[in-house]
Amino acid sequence: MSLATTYSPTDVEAKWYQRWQEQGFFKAKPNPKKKPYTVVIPPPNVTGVLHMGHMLNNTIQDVLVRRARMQGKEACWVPGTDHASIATEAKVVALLKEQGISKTDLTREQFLAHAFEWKDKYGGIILEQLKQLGASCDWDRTRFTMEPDLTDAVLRVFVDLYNKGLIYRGVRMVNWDPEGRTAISDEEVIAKDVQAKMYYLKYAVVGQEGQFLTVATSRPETIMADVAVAVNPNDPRYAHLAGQKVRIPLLGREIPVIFDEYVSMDFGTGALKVTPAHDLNDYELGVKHNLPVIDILADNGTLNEKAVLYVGQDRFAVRKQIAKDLQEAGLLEKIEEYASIVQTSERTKAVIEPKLSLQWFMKMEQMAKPALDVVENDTVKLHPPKFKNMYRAWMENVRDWCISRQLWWGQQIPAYYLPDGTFVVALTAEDALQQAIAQTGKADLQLSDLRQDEDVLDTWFSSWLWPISVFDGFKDPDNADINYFYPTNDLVTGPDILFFWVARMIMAGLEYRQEVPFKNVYLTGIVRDAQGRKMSKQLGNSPDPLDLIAQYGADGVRTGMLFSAPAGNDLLYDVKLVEQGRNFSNKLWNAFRLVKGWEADASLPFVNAKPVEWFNAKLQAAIVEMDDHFEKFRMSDALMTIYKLTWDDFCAQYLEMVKPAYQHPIDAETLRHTTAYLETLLKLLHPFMPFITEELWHELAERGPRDYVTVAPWPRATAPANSAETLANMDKALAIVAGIRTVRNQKNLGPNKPLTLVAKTDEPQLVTDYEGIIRKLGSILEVSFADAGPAASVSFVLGGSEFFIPLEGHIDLAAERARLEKELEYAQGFRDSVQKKLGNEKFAQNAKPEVLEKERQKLADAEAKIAALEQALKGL
RNA sequence: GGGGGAUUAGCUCAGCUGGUUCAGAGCAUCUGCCUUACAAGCAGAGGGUCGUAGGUUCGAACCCUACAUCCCCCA
Repeated sequence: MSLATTYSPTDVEAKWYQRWQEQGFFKAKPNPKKKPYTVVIPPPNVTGVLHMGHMLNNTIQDVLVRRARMQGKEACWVPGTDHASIATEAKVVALLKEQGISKTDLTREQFLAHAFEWKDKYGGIILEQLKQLGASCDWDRTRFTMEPDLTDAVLRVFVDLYNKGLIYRGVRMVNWDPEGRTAISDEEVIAKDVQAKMYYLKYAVVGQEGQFLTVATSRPETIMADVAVAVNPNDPRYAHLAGQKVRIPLLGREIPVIFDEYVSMDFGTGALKVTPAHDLNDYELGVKHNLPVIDILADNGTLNEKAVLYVGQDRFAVRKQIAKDLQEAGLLEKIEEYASIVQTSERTKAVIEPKLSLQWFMKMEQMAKPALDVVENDTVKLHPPKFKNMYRAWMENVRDWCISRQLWWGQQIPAYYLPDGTFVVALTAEDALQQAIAQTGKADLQLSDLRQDEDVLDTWFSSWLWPISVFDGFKDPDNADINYFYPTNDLVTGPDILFFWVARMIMAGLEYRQEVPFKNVYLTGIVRDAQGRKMSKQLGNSPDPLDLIAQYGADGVRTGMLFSAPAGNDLLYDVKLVEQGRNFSNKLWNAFRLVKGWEADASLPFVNAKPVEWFNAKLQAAIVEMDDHFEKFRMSDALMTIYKLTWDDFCAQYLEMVKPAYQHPIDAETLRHTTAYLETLLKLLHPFMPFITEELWHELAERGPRDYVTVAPWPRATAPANSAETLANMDKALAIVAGIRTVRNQKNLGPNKPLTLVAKTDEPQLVTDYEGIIRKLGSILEVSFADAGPAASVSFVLGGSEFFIPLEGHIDLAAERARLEKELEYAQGFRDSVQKKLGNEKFAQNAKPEVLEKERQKLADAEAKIAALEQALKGL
């Protein structure tokens, strides 16, 4: 045989991916004769590179899509990338900085030119990497969230929602990212636990020399923005301060003491400094008590001139310095350690500052309601369903979405300001002008009089339209693609963007198509390392996916990831998993080598009816099981089913049963069945291991020009007659084989030392029927029947039957007796417990008849076994 | 602080409405094998009082209560 004993994936994989593309197997177009099956990719960042999370996520999508394709559906997997406004802009800014260019030196147009140049050069690498994984996307449909058509969709939606009154502009407290110098939405903020300090500051009471009011704060650098100190009206400690003023330490400005039940008496000193510009709660308190707002922070997190002190210094530097200065001034009572949380930016990791600013918002309440309903009533199913609770909690407490970002990389907000300070919202500048003229009555307004809003929209404001916009459903709401492919079927993504993205897509789908965007949402876990740590650059614990593919093959990596990836559970990645995947490829390869090497001889009789019938029963049961697992999105279990069928049932059992002696031909019918089985296995394995199955598909037989396993029909289960009996009988036969092998192991006989078997059984027909298999797999020369075992022999009991292997010189009577006695004791104990159960009147009254019947059967079986064991002991 | 989930073999997990020979899988472990498809392999074996304590029931890994530990989301 010339085929190598180990499978080498590298050449094979590149070859088949190219052929598939040449054949156009991944291209989808509306086809009324077929059912559509649609998946839209969660678009990765355009500048991203493939990491382990993508590998898992896209493997799952590919498995679903490939299976659907084989099931004869018009499978459409739409790929694409996301412009990721804040992340990409940050990268471009950093890159320009390296070249000595500052963003502030550039115009918007110049900056965008740089950004696009960079995007064209490095963008989309990730899509090429997905091809190496085997992803069967329709690449002709590749979209980008900032391309003209998708931008058009974004602008249309903005204008529409504005006209419906769902988008508004207003001053609100927003999350300000001083690093990205932009507002971000609540969902982009991540709370982190930190060990912080609590500073106790002394505010002098005006007009009462030597009297101080002590205020505890974790942010002493904001005292310059204080406008009041608040205490609880029920707090006797401070009742005397009614109508008094206190002086801000260092600064000396006088501020009132106010009373509000909001203040907690047991936190800190019970006195709270009120800083409306830099804390949401303080802001609300300020509004209630009609207090001014003093904003002392600049956009980059330094103090501005309103602070008076420390102007131009960073807030954290000021915190350290002011503590020192307060100490020296005698105005710092003490500092305490204190466990706190800080809000950080999901993208830049910078500490967020609450900041009052003028931003655009989208009202969420009205849209959230129907989007919650469809999940509650399972129109959209979440897998696993535990995420339903999380989803509900979020949707019931949803807040308005801040959609404006102070960035350049993104869709510029289509709002146009007029000289009089009012604005209009329109799809184009020309439309805006018309509106402006109509609104003001000034016919002489020019385009140059209008100034477009400088801000761009949140990236998610384009992603939330993705399932519709990739099919041009906004520009052309009745086109053939959208009508056919929408709603999509399954969405595969991480739970971290359930609200960012999934919930909002549902809202957009219901708003613009009156239909949910997908029926199932499969939420993957996070890929962690073997110790359960997140993959991170600092730890260096994240393998390079492309290295893995090169080393283990894409098939090996794909199956490796899926071996341990139940939905919603984190996957603890271990190289052993990928090795297991690679080993499985190799197992399959060798099974193929064996079958391929057989010569058929048509003159030989068909001797393998039993194995052929048995494996068919196994195969059909496995197909049913796999379909069920797929139905429930249990991908790991579906893989495990076909893994065990292939490895254990096909290779370890079936092939060993039918394998002819070395260099002997095989009968033609057995070969025909075996080849057909192998083909079916290749089909069932294909979604998981597309490359090796395609390779073997073509190696196994001459194929027509379009005959690929990629488009082969998915096997349909047909229940064979007498399937249960076939399986049960073979189980008995294999138990006899296992008994023989156990004896070989115990007695240290090699696997090939010829032995004979004597059966004392009430099922002689079964033993006769399966004698060939028992002889072959057990290396048994001869099987005979007797009422008693030969003197010098080892025996084992199965059910009510006893089997003897004559072994002169290997018998240790005492040990045999001990072993049998132990078995007998166990069987008796079991029989007693069943008897007791059956003897219980209440059990007999309450148990269902089938349960009772089963218990009686158990008792009968146990008694037969006990009898056989007692006989065996007597025979010793 | 509010809400949710989890706790089953060394590890990762199944175990559907309580009852299939006193709880299963994969991996790992141990023993023996280079047996002519495959040592990336073959054959066999061991390993769990189902987090703890109560309760309901003829019967509990599964239902109820409390406690403990861990994780996630929100504040």
